[in-house]
Order: sequence, then structure tokens, then C-alpha cells
Amino acid sequence: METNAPGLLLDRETKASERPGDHKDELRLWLRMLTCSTLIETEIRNRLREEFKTTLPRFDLMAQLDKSSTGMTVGEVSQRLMVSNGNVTAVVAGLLADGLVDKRAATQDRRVQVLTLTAQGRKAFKAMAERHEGWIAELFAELDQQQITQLFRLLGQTKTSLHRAIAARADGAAQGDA
Amino acid sequence: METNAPGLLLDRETKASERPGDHKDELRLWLRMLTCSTLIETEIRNRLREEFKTTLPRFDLMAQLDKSSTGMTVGEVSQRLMVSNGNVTAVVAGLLADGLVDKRAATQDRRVQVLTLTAQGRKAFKAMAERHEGWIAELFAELDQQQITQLFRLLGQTKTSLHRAIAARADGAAQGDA
DNA sequence: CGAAATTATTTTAGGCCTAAAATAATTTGG
DNA sequence: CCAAATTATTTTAGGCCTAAAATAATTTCG
Repeated sequence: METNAPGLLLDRETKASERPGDHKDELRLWLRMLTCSTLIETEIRNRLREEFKTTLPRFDLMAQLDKSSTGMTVGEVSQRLMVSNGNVTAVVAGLLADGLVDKRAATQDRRVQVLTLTAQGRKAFKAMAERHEGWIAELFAELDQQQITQLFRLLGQTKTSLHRAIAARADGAAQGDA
Repeated sequence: METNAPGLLLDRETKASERPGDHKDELRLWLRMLTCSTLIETEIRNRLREEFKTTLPRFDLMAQLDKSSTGMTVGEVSQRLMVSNGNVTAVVAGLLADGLVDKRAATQDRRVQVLTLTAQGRKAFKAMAERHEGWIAELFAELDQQQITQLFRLLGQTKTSLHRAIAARADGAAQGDA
């Protein structure tokens, strides 16, 4: 059961109580998470390039559009992907040139550009998404279902913690501005 | 204790046994991990820019050099940071210009460029590293020591799984070449 | 109504990053 | 020895990404 026996792992990894003001564990955790993310991202980039001659940003953008039947605005895509508006504009330009995405001004508010996948885009995405899902499963293959669930849950708590810490600091900065 | 009561979370998240060939859980896990990494990375980039007028790649490169007393070659830094040699060359150019890093050809093998932090670079890094460690702790503040340890361990297993899957595919490709 | 403020997107300038080609130095094997 | 192969780094061309400024359209409110 791997019970965290005191005197073994814990002694070497978590003696926070003995080191007040020390936050090395959090740092090590972050570096390890970054390593995992980078390994996955790099591998997926390579495979997308080799098998589909495309890039991760393009794939990610198409994935967002694929989830929406009615199309999405530049701003919505930008928020979902956590990238700038200008970046969406640029990536969309490439997809437009390849006929994978359609862009048109909304009829009621002509500031807004609505993006949708073309039929070709939907077809291309479907093929890529299927392979992509398999690649991810391959990469996580050594984790069993329980570990996946556990990791998913811990990352959920991490996400909550991050959102709160980031919001708290943004509030502080806004206060400072006033 | 959050015991994973069947019928609640598990029913919605992990019915892999009922969906053969389905790998949605791994995909969701990856997307959540990516969200966490991106949130942290973006926040750290912003704080480094606002408080120290520097960038994450520069900070990361200085962090590597700081850990080495004798200096590191371009290739070693490139491997540790998981970026291309060319990228190291470019980032180092900026740090050289700012007097934070020193670069000199090794005496015994003049192909090799040895990088070290200057006194100014070490001092600047020390100040940033201290703040950086605090920021990371802040971001993970809502996780207790046990959750940190657990997450660290699960990510360790993930890392192993990733390395094996990536190596396996590289081997396959090498076979295919022969 | 119409000027000012707001909102959505694009443009611009600049840094990061990669793969592939080029350069430069060293090692190897005939 | 010396030509070929190898190794380390840099250069090049091009895509991604951001912040800030610019543009364009809509909304608000006096």
C-alpha cells in the first residue's frame, strides 16, 4: 500500500516542520510538474509535426472550435486557450489559409469575428484527435486507474489553490492602483 | 477521508472498464495538468517581469549556472533545460550583454563554451530565487504537506511512464530507419 | 442626438523556440 | 600523417507568444 512510512521517504522529502520559512518541497513539486508537462508537450508537438504536418497551437485551436457547434469568437478562444487575442488572430490566419477554419463578422455586432471549422477542418481534426487521445494514453500507460483518479483530484485542488493565489495578488495590485 | 465512494465521482470519471478503447480520463488528466502548469508559468513570468524586469528563460538559465560551481557548457545547459542549443546561445547573448553571465572557450577543447554566472549575476539570481521560492509556495498554499508529498510521488511515476513511452517510440523509429 | 467610454480585434515590436544547415574544432582510422 | 567522421556551437528561417498601441464598432449618457 505504500504507506509513507516515517523514517524513509518522509524524512528526506518533507521535513518542513524543522525548516521554518523553507519552501523547497513546493519548489521541487513545481519543477517535477513542469518536467512532466514539458515532456508531454514536446512529444505531442513532435508527433503532430511528423504525422500530420501541423502544430500544437493549431491543434488546440481546432479542438476548441470542434467543441462548439455555433462557432466561437476570437475573444472566447483566446480565453479558453489562455493566450492573447493577437495570438489567436495569427494562428487563425494560418488555418484560414489552409481552408480549415472559417471567419466572419457577426451580423449583429460587426466588431466580433466568429470562427468555425470548415467541413475539411472538422474532418482533419477528427483524425488528429483520435490519434492524439491514443498518444496521451500511451504516455500515461504506467499509471493505473486509481492513480489517474488520484492525480486528477490532486491537480484539481492545485488548480483551486492557484486560482485563489493569483486572484488574491491581482486584487492586491488593483488596491494599490486606487 | 474522501474515500472515492462508488456511485459518485468514480461513476462520472473512471468507467474505463465499460468503455473499451476509451482514454478520455488520461486526456482529462493531461488537460488539467497543462492548465496548472500554464497558470503557474504565466504567473511567474508576470512577476519576474514586474519585479525584476527579466524573463523566465533567463531565470531558468541562471538557475542552472547557479547550481554549478565550475560552470556548464552550452550543451549541458541545453540538456538540463530541455531546449535547443541554438536557444541557449540566444538567451546567453542577452545575459552576456547585461553582464550577468560569462562565456569562454574551454582551454582543452576549443569547441566547448563554458558558461558561468558573474558576481553580479550570482547576486541578482540570489535575490530572484528567494522571491521565486516564496511565489511558488504561495501558489501551492492550499495543499497540505501530505498532498504535496502525494502529488510529488504521483508525478514521479508519471515521469517514469513518460520517459519509457518516449524512449519506446524513439527505438521504434530508429528500427524503422535501419 | 452625439461625444466619450467601452469592447473586440488587429497590428507592431520584440523575445522565445525549433529544426536544419553551416561553421569550427577534435578524434579516428587507414 | 591526414582525410573522413564526429562533436559542439552558431546561424538562419520561420512559427509562437506577449504587451502595448492602433483601429473599428458599439454603447452610454449628458
